[in-house]
Amino acid sequence: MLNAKKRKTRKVSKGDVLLSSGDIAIYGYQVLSGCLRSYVIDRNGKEHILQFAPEDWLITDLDSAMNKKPSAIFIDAIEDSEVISVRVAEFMNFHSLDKNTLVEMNLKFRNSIIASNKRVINMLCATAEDRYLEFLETYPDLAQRIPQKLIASYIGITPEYLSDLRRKLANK
Amino acid sequence: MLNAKKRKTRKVSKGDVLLSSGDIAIYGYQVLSGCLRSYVIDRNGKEHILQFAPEDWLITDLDSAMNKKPSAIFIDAIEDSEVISVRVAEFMNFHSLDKNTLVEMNLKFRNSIIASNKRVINMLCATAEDRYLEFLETYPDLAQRIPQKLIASYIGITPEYLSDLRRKLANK
DNA sequence: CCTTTTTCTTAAGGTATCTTATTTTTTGCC
DNA sequence: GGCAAAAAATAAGATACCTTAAGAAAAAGG
Repeated sequence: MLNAKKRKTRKVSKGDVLLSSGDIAIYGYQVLSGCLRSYVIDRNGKEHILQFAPEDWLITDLDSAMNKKPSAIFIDAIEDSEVISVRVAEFMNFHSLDKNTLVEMNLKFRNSIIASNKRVINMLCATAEDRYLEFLETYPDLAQRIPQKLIASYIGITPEYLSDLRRKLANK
Repeated sequence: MLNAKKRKTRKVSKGDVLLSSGDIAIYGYQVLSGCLRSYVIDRNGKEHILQFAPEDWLITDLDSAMNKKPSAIFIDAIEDSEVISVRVAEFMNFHSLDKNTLVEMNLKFRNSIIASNKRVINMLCATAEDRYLEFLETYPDLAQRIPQKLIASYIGITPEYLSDLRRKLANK
């Protein structure tokens, strides 16, 4: 997806913040190793994880980057990671791009829409237990690597309740 | 967004079903007048509205259309409507498209992603009351036109609970 | 290896939201 | 304009999930 001129690789340590709420997003990040996440903090101070980005995933705040408005989200590293930084605005200057790149971007966008729509369906239809089981299927790898409280945040429940659910599942 | 060869206008009556769960989506619909909706039915038989498509909106199941797999959603008309049908697969044959069309598609996709992400954030962070108030702001028009039970389905609560919320809000 | 910090578990009580059922109001239709 | 059908309101009891708090286990760091 990336052409050479706009690439820059960068090592980040666990805990490093790559985008803060209030900033305007300039870069997107493609993850080579490790794992990033994006999250929002609600008015009660609670974090809600929007996306995990392990190897090969791309993460950014499109809305902020494209519309030059302060981001509502944070992006940070939950493991030591290596990423490629992409200047989103330049990259989105469609008229400077060749057709192949546009086709590729369309594919990426399309897949993002499909993924995001699935998440909406999942949140509307599934119970917390369903969402946990689905998380395990979707990211069998991540479940071993990251703390449970991050999983809880992603599926939209408290860590305490996830702990309850896990016990109930184990007793089946 | 549409070029002449792939256009077909069509009148649909309130209640007409344009896509059923289990079918493979062939068409997308651009709404000229009236209003369509997409929804899923969960395992308990309850409907959850994913999207309203009043005038100028586009609605389809990208996942089904692109990956040729049975759709999980329904699309029907909640008002008498006039729509343009678009053959999604042909339209998505990127290599037959000119650059301008690709650029336009990228924009549309981008906006869809932004909208879908906002919905996820909204569902993770906001209470039912917040979501109702936000619906009123986002679709001041629709709130007058459609039954409350459809609004309840969209914001992810029961009609009874929406009724409660409205009373509480009125008593403030 | 030991200490500190973080994460996980457990439990009790609370709240938001659901379910079911009944009644009232609104809408659609001949 | 009146009847049937759909939608909305109301209410009581149930449940999923949250809050708080405390202790146990695991991880991190020097």
